[in-house]
Amino acid sequence: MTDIFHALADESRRLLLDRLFEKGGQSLNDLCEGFPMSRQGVAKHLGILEKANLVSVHWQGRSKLHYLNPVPLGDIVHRWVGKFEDARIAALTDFKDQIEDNQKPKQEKRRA
Amino acid sequence: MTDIFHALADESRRLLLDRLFEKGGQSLNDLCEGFPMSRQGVAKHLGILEKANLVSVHWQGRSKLHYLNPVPLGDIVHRWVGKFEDARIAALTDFKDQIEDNQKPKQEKRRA
DNA sequence: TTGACATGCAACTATATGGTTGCATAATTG
DNA sequence: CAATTATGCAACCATATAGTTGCATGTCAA
Repeated sequence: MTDIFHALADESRRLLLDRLFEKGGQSLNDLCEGFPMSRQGVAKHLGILEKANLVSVHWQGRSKLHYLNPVPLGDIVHRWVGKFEDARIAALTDFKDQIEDNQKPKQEKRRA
Repeated sequence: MTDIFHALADESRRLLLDRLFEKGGQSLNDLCEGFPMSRQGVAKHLGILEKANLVSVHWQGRSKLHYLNPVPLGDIVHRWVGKFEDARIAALTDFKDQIEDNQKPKQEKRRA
């Protein structure tokens, strides 16, 4: 459940997800095509995506076909985005409070 | 833009976001309260969250108040979730194709 | 001004991670 | 069966990262 964020943290893995989004059912070799990395590197990333349940596989003879599984993304939406949609409103309230408290940014020179 | 994923990849940072979600305008020391980490550790994480634009700050005297900024989360939603909402449908189509192609999982013994 | 408080900067360490290479194993083809 | 193809496993390396400690700097209160 928590590996989803970890799995999405790597650009190569996001690219792999892009590829599987474009076309499902690709084998490891398919996904290696034009990918600037060794086959083993791609395999590792796919393994991480599998563990995160973002990719499901389907064996066909000696070929392992990969499919995008969008369900965990939905979990992120519901756990985080919904929360942060609420937070957006809360943040507006915060800023409103600040303004009402006369919290003009007058002492920010420290950052300069 | 790409640091958002990286920022969200760490559990400590997600907890900090949770805290700021619960209550905005907390200082570094506030956030250190009961956090199993040194003050510098928390400060580092907050810096990463700031760079990812997930946390905005507001100086008040010698205190740096932290606020959750939910906007970048919206970017994720629109870039990824929308895409994967579509993919959910595409995946269903894929599986449907498999079934229609008689792709019953008959050669999966390899994993055993 | 002096001291206490809140944060920032920098160096350092241990471990995690992305990537590699080499070899092993299983399935298709001839 | 032999050769080829597709993937898996394991060791290895370089770097990134999370965390630490120590000290410096800026701000408030007396």
